[in-house]
Amino acid sequence: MRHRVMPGDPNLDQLNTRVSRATSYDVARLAGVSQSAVSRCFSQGASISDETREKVQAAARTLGYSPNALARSLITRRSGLVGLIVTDTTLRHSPQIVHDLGDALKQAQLMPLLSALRAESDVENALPAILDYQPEAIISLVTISQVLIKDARALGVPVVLINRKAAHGVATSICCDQALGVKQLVAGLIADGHRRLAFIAGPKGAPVSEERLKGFQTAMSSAALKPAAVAYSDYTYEGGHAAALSVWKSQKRVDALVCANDAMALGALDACVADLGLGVPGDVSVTGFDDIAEGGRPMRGLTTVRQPTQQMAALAVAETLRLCRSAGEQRGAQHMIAGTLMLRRSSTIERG
Amino acid sequence: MRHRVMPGDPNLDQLNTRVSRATSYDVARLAGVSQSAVSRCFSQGASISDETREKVQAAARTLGYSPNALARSLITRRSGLVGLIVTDTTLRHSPQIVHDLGDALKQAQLMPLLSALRAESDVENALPAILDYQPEAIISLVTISQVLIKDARALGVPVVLINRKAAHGVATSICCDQALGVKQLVAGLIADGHRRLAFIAGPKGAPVSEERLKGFQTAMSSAALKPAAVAYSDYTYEGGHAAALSVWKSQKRVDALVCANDAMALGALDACVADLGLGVPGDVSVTGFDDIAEGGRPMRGLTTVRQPTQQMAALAVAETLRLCRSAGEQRGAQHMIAGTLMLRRSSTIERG
DNA sequence: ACAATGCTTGCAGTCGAATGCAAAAACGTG
DNA sequence: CACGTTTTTGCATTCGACTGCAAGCATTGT
Repeated sequence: MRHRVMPGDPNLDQLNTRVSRATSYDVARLAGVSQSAVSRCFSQGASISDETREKVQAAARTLGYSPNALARSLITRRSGLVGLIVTDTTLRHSPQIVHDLGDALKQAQLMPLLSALRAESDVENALPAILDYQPEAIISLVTISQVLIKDARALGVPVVLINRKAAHGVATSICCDQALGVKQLVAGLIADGHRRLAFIAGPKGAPVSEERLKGFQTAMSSAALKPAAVAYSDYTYEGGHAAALSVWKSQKRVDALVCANDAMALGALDACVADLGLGVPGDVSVTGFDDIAEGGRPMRGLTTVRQPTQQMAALAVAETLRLCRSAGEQRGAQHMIAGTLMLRRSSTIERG
Repeated sequence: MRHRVMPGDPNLDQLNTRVSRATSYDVARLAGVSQSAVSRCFSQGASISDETREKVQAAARTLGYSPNALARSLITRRSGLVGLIVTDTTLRHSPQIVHDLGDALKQAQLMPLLSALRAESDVENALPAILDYQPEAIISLVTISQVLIKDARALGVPVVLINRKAAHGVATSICCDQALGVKQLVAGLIADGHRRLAFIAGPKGAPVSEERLKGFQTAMSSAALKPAAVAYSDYTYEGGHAAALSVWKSQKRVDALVCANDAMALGALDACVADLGLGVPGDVSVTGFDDIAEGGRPMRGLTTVRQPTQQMAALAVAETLRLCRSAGEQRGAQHMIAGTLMLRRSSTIERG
């Protein structure tokens, strides 16, 4: 017996035509076939004659029918959903990758279930809520603790991290080679005659900033130089501005400011030019990371590193699909993709 | 009979502990109660004794059980999902509102199902895919044709538009008052002695740009002035730059450039200062709209209008909830929220 | 002690679509 | 035309959780 509000139901005025959606049974009845036939008509490569297919399609069209993805997911055990976890930092500083991921997922016929966190630690609350929806995978631009990753994997949900590393191949990870990018910048600066380089980092413990700092340090030590200073800041323009001033106050001479991201680099650049009266790149070179639009303005000309977001997104989704197909037996690969140096006026680095 | 791969299954090596997730039946068996009891334990305000609740919770914890949201949605007819439709323009120029919406939805216990479009017209393909997942509502920052909105409503899915208007109360709509913001800017400029104002618009037909242009036009005509020029561009920095140059070339004198967004305003500003050697605001005032971070830099000081994104997001979600509760009988309200003038150095407008 | 009342509990049916199986239809061949 | 093959079709069951109903149990009042 089917319980549905039919047209003409007294307790419902005629404002909206239908209250509950048409089901495969409704379509079947109208087309004069069985429910199975309707189901087969909508599932790729099922055995169905052209004649019935057309009858079903016609009926479906008149009823405005489309299969209920929830019911389908329940029986097929494939939801077509992918949890996408980001922070407002991601959204603010690299919206591009979110969009590229959306694109790549769409091509793979997957729907992103978005979780936009205020702080990275919120993932602990957000992840279970996502997992309840039986996603086929999680793509995260946020650090996820090993325990949580294992929880997800125990439920058969693989995790793909972007710009975050996972210990011991627990999860697949796709990173822009942060350290390499900074190393290349530093090498360029040194080749260019700079010797007193300072680094302006993001918040202490921010994974990406730490990677970039590490790149700075190894590049310096492999050139037998000591960092002129390392200042921690907060990824913002204002923070970069303040950090540059404080570096200048404490140290006598600095001939290059290597910054962990573009926003801070721009703040530092303005501090040098406007507050300290220095010439850039004459007195000091400034470099950033990310290649945000603002740094690329002709007025700005910030030397930086661009992350290959589209490539990263495509790879992330490809890996996601691979993991879904192979039912969670994978060990979790680590991918590193080099960024592209964007050499501009804020430094005197020249293409080698 | 339950068909599950049990531990010890020969065709599966012992890499991962469990393949299929624990169900309420599994928990019931372990706790020695019925499946209904497990269900009741997880549904708010159901009749269950403390004793059974604890037994169930213990069993659930050891099995890592959490109710399957898909199965729950199927029977309760409430998916807890909300379709969120944006474009890359949104993501690039106002990521803030996406984040604010995510926040507001989380508070309302709703999950955003994200659709990030390349072009506004892609919504035609994207919407049906979203509707298959039985969302409780659609929140769109993209224009949706009346036909599509009616399709959604016929399926019982209300639509809430943000910064887009819907004809005849077909959908609820929440807009920052674009026209008002520009009118205030123009009024300020005129009060300040400007008489030859030009407008740099976004792409022809872009809804938000058209609203802002309309505000410009009415403000001008109510001051008995004629626009010195109206140039269409593409919302980008480069476009604004080019448009400013072309306005300058064609017209003799312009004393204010009112731009449809901040990116173009910054391009125009740089064109004036760097290419045309004009003083801003001495020779010409420049204004934008949106209040992006770049315009707020002390170096920049762009006069603009800030959209109250958090308030808009909160209202959008509140309206969404109202529509969900009332089972689609609403007519669709129109909300207008005024933005905040950010008066900075690029104009000589002073707080009235 | 018995009936009336209120909680808890389990049973069984339900949401909507997919699918193994066997029956039925269509097809091909001799 | 009969028979074996292949394709189509429908039946019935399944996915996992929710819920109306009635039975079970405990509590209370008289």
